[in-house]
Amino acid sequence: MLKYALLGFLNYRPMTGYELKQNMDVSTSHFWHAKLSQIYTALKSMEQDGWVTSKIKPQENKPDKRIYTLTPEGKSNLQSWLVEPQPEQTQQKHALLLRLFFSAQIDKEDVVRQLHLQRNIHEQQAGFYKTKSRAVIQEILDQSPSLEKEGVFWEATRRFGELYEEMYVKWLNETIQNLESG
Amino acid sequence: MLKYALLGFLNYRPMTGYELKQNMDVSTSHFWHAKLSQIYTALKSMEQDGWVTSKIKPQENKPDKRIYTLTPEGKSNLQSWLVEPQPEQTQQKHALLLRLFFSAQIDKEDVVRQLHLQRNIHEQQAGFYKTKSRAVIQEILDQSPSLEKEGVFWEATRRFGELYEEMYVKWLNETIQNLESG
DNA sequence: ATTATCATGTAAAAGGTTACATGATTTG
DNA sequence: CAAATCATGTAACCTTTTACATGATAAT
Repeated sequence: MLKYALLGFLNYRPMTGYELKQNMDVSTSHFWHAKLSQIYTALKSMEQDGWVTSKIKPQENKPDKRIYTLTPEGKSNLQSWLVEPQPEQTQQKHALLLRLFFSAQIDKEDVVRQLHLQRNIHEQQAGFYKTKSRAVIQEILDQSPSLEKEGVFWEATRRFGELYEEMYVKWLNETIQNLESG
Repeated sequence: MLKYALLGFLNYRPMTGYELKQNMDVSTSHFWHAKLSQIYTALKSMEQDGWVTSKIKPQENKPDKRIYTLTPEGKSNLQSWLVEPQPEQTQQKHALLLRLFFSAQIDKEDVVRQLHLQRNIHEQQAGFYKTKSRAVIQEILDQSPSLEKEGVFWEATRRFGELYEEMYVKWLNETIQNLESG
């Protein structure tokens, strides 16, 4: 799936692996992320598959840049991936729920303390989506009105993050209360 | 992390890999799952690490069973994992959000159609948590009152699933409307 | 002075999926 | 009569993380 993410970004403009990483970090990281090492190897394999081509741009006092460009084949692969209905099962792994599931075996106080910590984290995260994340999208749209169409979808993914974190905090409050009253 | 999940189950009673898989499927699968092949290899490596021991119980007309038992070391490993505050970052990957992020490039109708399909799936899933999943936990607790303590935590993980799916449906409705009105 | 940024990559290991192999019994 | 269940495991493969390696420049 990472390969399709990279295609998606390269469809806007040619980029280096390093730039792709930066783009992911500020836009898709809360639902899709990757390390640089993985991106570099993915790009290499995509080039072998004929999805992208690369050109080297020499630089001084820095390593040369390798700039990747979508091929027509890459573009059509991206299109099919976007259009075809997918099984859409990225089966979730949730470490906190796993630990909680077995937490009857430890002190209630330890559990409650950890849930309080989690609440701080997710309250902050909810705040991030509501303010900072929102503002970043707005800024880009103000600067590039041609991306208006994109904005609707970016906003939808941001909104998912907001609702998710709000739900998470609500659940933590419920769970803390159930434990404290029980 | 899978290894800790297996320790968690084995802490209740010795089990085979096959039984561990069955237990996961009916209890943790919505937040932690694994294939049989992965479970078998994990158990093997856990035995080498001294976290479990295994004994073979011969059977007729079926392959012999290999029953795994927690060692004191395994038990103490489980305890530390449960008690120690963890970084708790199972970084999420969410295929639908990834595709949506790049969906300005395809027909709006295609996107909306896919979101409608997703709504059906997640409405059903929400229903599952509210009725079936709930009933299963209740049944177990009715049969084994000694698991009352456990029940609180099982219920908490079930409730997360319920809230998550409700939030998901809400978000899908919002998103569909935004696309249709735009 | 140290840390962050820019920029590339390789190698080893861990985590996870898919496919292969076997074979009796039970259920639909 | 076909499919599911019980029950084990191995091998190949793919995905992802961690660690290694390099080196200049800019910021704190």
